Amino acid sequence: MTNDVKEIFAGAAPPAPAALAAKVRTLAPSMTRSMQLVAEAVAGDPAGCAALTVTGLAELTGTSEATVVRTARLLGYPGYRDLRLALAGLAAQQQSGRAPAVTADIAVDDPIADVVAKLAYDEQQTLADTAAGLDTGQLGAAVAALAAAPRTEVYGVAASGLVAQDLAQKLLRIGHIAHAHSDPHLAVTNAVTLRPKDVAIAITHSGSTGDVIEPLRVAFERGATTIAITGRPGSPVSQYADHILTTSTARESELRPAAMSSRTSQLLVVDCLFVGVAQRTYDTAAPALAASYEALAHRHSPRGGNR
Amino acid sequence: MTNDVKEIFAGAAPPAPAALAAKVRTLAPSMTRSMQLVAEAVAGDPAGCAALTVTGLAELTGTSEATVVRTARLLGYPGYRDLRLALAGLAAQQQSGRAPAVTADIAVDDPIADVVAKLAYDEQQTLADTAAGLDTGQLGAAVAALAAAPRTEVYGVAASGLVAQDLAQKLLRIGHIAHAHSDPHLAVTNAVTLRPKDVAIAITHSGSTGDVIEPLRVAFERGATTIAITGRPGSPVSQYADHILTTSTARESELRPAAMSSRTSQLLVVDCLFVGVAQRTYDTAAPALAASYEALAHRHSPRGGNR
DNA sequence: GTCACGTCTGAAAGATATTTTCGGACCGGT
DNA sequence: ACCGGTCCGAAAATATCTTTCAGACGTGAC
Repeated sequence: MTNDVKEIFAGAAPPAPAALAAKVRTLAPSMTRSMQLVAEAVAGDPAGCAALTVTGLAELTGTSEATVVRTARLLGYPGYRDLRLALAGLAAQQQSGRAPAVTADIAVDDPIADVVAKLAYDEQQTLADTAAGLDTGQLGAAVAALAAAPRTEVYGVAASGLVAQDLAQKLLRIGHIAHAHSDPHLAVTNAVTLRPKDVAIAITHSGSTGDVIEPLRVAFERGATTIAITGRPGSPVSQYADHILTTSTARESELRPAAMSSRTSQLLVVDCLFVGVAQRTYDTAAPALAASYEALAHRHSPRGGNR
Repeated sequence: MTNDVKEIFAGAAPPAPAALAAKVRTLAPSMTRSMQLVAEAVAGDPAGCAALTVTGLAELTGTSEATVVRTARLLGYPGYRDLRLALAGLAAQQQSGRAPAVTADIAVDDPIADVVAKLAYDEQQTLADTAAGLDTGQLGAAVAALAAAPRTEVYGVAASGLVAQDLAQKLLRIGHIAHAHSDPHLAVTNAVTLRPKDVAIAITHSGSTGDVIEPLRVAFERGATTIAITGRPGSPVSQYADHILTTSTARESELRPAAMSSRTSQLLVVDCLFVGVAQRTYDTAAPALAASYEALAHRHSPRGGNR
């Protein structure tokens, strides 16, 4: 009786995860000719078969629906529907398996989809590197200094200038007095007015951007607490920094300037500083955040959504 | 009309592989109450839901079959059957290897090391979601428009304003005429001067920031090509956008405002635009990049390194 | 407060897909 | 060639998915 075979395998084989190809090989001898056709098709192209209905697969293999269902049963599934589900899972796994192939550089003729994948991958890598390389001791000290500071000034030019503004914006939102400067002259004149307990932060990837080092030096000499966010811990800027936060440096290429990954890295550091300060000053930070949110509500259409 | 929304999303969303959780978050605001129930169930337990029939899922969520199908459609699938297949794939992926989520929220008393880890993880997640959810067709079209544009204007306020500046800075470095505007009045007066073939880009997470929509509308009416970078594809800003680039929306908490992950997401999109344009205009972009690098060299100390 | 309007929702009808049934085709042994 | 058995596929039966439609609900206007 056919039933014997069915029952034996149904008992021995639960829904079956990914070992489908193996099972097909194992069971092939006990299959009839048409069933082998179906099993072969399924093992050969899981993704493609997952997209087919019973009828479709039957036609593809030149058999009938009944045979397809019988094959599914033999492979240990209650019916074709479940085989199909397993197939979809298998396909997804295979797909994600060959993801790490994106480590290559971005080329001039890469299709746009590759560009997206590579950029995303690189930035993820940068984040992981930065998090791993960040000195939590230095970070903690920096946060403590910020939380206690009456006033904070952030210096950065070009891409780092945007990061500086980002930090200042965030700190302002939790009621901290903070400003960003990208004009070197104004930055220096501003630094002169700093006093002990105030905090000055310099953001520079290379660590040797004179326009940013200069105001930090002035702040340092005025007795303010100074923090450097840089990718080169031993670079000139660190001379004048009480605390040094290191950002990571990713590979760069012609189409992917250094500014890109250093920015990602810097932003993570800046976010950590922000959250740290928000934690330490939670009682004032939380209401301030809520208030700033409220205040901006009317700037958006009454119904933010699209319904 | 409900149909409009449906069609927009159906067009913008291909079968979608693993970015389901992200898509649920992105589209949740545009969903009705019962649809949200379904979406939540699906995002919460892909494996479990994959095992259910339409009727089963309808009962589980206390809704009707019709609603389940509607939700599947909104998420970009032709029907429930396909959603179920995708769910099975997702479940398989989660199962194999990749740890699902350290998704714990950041708490007030988290030690600083945890803050770093959680922020880094969240931002990585945001990047992955954004990359998965980005419509390469729209992106390609946007790149083509940019590459051919005599002039590009970027509008964004607050955190998005920094992203706008980032994009403008980058484009300028490869010899593209681009400017960022965060002053709404100046932005509008600027938009008025745009002409066909010029490109205007609006960056707004909510998609309903009036100060950014207004200049885009003006640009749109002047015949310029308009691009919206937003987390809400169906929001008001998309009315005036020729191309819509969707950023992902991450969970947010009190200590982790939405601005943080939306910024990460927006920056990835902006980087993709930049690299895309650089590819298309390689002959002029490459020398321009090299030249800008040269020009800045003297601004750094003679020996940039750290020894 | 009441009414009109548009949206959301689920029940049931309608369409597809899957499973089962059943009779014929094929194969090897006698 | 005949017989017993297995294998196979067409079509019926069932389950599942999709669409339609009318009532329920909330919202804004008067």
